[in-house]
Amino acid sequence: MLASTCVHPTAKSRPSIFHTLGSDSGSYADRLHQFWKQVERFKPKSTISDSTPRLMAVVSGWICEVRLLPDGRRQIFSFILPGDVVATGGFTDVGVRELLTLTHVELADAALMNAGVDPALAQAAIADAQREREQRLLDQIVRIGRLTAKERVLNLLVELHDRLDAVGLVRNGAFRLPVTQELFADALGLSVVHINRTLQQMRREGLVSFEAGDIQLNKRAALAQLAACEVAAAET
Amino acid sequence: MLASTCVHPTAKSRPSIFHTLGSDSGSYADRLHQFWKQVERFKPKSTISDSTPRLMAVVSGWICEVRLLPDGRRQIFSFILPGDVVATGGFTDVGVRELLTLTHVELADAALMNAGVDPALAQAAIADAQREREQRLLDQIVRIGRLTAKERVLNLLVELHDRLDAVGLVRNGAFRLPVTQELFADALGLSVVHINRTLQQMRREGLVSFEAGDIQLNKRAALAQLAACEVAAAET
DNA sequence: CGAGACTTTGACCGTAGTCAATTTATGTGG
DNA sequence: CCACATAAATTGACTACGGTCAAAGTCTCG
Repeated sequence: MLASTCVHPTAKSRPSIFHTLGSDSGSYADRLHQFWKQVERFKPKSTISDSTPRLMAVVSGWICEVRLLPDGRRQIFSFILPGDVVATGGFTDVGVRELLTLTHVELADAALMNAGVDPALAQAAIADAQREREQRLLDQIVRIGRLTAKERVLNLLVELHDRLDAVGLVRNGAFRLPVTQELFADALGLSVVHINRTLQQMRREGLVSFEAGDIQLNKRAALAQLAACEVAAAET
Repeated sequence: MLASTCVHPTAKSRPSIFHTLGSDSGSYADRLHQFWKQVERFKPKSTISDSTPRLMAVVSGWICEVRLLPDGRRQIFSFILPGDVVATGGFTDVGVRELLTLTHVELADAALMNAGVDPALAQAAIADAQREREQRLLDQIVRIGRLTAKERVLNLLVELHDRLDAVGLVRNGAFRLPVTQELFADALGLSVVHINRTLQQMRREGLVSFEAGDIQLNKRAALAQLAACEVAAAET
């Protein structure tokens, strides 16, 4: 029911990325070319392990941060979407946190993207990203710590919707969700079976609809459910 | 069963703090005096709300980061112990994250503490603290996302033990735990009742013992249980 | 000593997990 | 383009971990 195919964003879907490209030096075409030449690409279901810790910006595709327990249990910390900045390397090899691609992924060195930008600004952007990331981790803790199964699913879907919306990846309230129900289960601390039943129920209640691998959040009635949480703004 | 009284650390209990005081300028007594004059004190069960965001070092006492849901549910993100650095203000007022003192608490401006220290070093120390904090948030996610009740309790107790041990607050494997079972429940995403039953069971099994408000982890047999997690090093 | 906070216990309930089988994509090679 | 192999989604039957409710017992402290 949830799509498992890969995101293949069109040019239109990367506005936030290019906004961060400075516009003051060299021809735009030159810089664009330079940029695309240095983009790193990953296949779906591959692990991103960078020996040298770097800050990378996600140009396209989905990644998730995951930890595998010795007995096979798995916990997903967060989903990383186009426009996000992610720190590769460092952690990765300790078996503490892995970066797992869910689709084809394109990464660009964040430093490169900030070339020509006021260093102070770049610094501020990084700091901002860090703060948002922390905020998301806290949300995740509340989600799995204090919300019911249904609330968890809705809450996460709303978060993903809003984040994708911010980078223009939502069309008519629908977005591509390259996440299997098993992944969802591991993100929300639930079992696949229960995720499935919860989704079915939500579909029957008209809260969400599925279509050709896309998911759509209907009404912000969903948000009522989520009043339990702190989701404040956002519209559909 | 868990202690509810306040920690009142002796001078001996603050080694890590003073290590960060530079030792190259002014008389030590002067600096010490200066330092203590600017320490901010908080009562137990008070909220630390700083209008101006600052990095503060915990000199003594316990704090927890908490979020309150509209319907009364509560989630504790982390416990902040002596020697830790915490960012006050900023978040605090949004209702997104509160800093709640569990005991009498003494805070010192981290900037002040780093006076006379190589700025680069200070910077590195902050970065380190950030990384550790993030690591702890990830551990917390795994805990409430994928561990059983018993595992959660043991895992958190081991984390607290090891962190307190690192700053010299563990004596003979025992440490003061100024956390009510209700707080514990809210940290681990469980109910008070179940926390109580789990603790009792662990006591009966000889994994932990309680004495005069202190808790003691017996054997690292506990760790066997925790193999499920990533707790690697540490000894008793 | 009394009030309030915290802990403990029992009885019962329900959300979510487990196991296992079936159905439905998705994808690959011939 | 079809047959088969594999991954993913679905469903049912049953279980159990942990929650809820309510009452009683302890501890602290003014």
